[in-house]
Amino acid sequence: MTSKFLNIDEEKQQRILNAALNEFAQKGYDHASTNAIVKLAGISKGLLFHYFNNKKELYLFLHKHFIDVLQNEFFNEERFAEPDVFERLKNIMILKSQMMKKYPEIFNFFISAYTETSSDIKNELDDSHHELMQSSYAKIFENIDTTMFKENIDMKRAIQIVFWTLEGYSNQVMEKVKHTNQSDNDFSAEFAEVDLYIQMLKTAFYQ
Amino acid sequence: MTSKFLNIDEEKQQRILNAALNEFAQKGYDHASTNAIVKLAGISKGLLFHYFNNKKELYLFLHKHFIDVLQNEFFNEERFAEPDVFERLKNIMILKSQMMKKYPEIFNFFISAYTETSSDIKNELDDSHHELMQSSYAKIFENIDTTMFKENIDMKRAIQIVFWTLEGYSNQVMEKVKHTNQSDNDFSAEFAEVDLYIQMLKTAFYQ
DNA sequence: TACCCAATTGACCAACCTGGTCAACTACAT
DNA sequence: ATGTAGTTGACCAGGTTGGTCAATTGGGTA
Repeated sequence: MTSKFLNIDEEKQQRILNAALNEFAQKGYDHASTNAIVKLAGISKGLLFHYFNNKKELYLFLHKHFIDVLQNEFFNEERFAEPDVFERLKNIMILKSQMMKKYPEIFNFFISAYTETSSDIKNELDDSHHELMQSSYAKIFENIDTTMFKENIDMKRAIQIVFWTLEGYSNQVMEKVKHTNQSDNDFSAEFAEVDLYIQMLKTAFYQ
Repeated sequence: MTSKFLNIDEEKQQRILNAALNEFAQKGYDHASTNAIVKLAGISKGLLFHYFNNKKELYLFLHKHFIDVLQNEFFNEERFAEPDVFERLKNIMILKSQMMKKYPEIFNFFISAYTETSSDIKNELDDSHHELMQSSYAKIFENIDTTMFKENIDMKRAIQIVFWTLEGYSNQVMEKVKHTNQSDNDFSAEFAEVDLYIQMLKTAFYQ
């Protein structure tokens, strides 16, 4: 029962959510400390456990909440409407990179939720995470222009490998950016290479 | 001073090293437990601290040791001799995947050493890890056949992006394999796609 | 056999941290 | 002045941590 939490004023909610997000993202579920969370949020221990019955309830609430945040911001992007599938893939990767830059803690949170093996929590995370992946994958194939492909090309397979290589590449870029320059936000330099790559693929796959 | 440790019989050394490797790989430095290590290794607490003065000394010894293991097995591969740079890149990625499959704990260990931020250990890890990366990167460009490239192509840049995309792709593959089928070892199916990719790149970049 | 010394044990330690509780206090509306 | 909802933080028992050290074992030597 989190109804008590939902009735307090927005600013305090945000403060608590962000504090918990940061702690869980950094340490994972098991090693995150509720003491650290209340300290960061600037509230007392008792109050946190007044809003949430226990640590697990807090975590699950967070998980659901930030899935929603991502869904709303990510999927309402016009970039998913681009008819050319390769261009669309490129756009999605750029979008993802921008989101990772904007909300690094959220991504860390989900990664740790996915990586963390030692806790009973994992089973309780409903399929929402998996669902998020599935629906993003489905969106890639939604209303694409298939007339351009050479007839002898296995389209799905081609798109899939391009998706994977691009995802891999963007991960490399993010990793690089994370450890070096933290100020820039557009990645235009990094993704210039991708443009070349995309053009190349088109000439290879399109008739 | 680890001289005591180096004088005991090989089998016991291995047992201790592997126990420590597993624990550190799984939990990272901070949360790894020396109790768990001695239990896993089948020795007493006192003995471990007879060989190593403290936890940190054990960890640093491990780090050095497994860097050596990787160096010896990885770099003595004839795959680095392949003259065609794209084929070489493919070979290296396959090699890396095979190594990750063969020694998952070692890779987890290094990843956790690189990721773990909260400890004073990180600073003490000499540049050996970074060095390993550098030398593997240098080996890619060693004695490659440059005559094939079109004149107007920025060769280094081209190789670099291919390297990154391939690395990204192989990471995706490993991630997939890790979470599904744990028995197979050759990845031939997964890397068939890469062959197509490599051929495509050659026609694009070579004259 | 008696002795020595190195290898090995594991009970023990103080320090610390954990999630969670609850009696008490505050602020504010009636 | 009274009631009530919001909020505090000292406190708890349980657990884990890295590290110590007196005691035991076992094999070699004389």
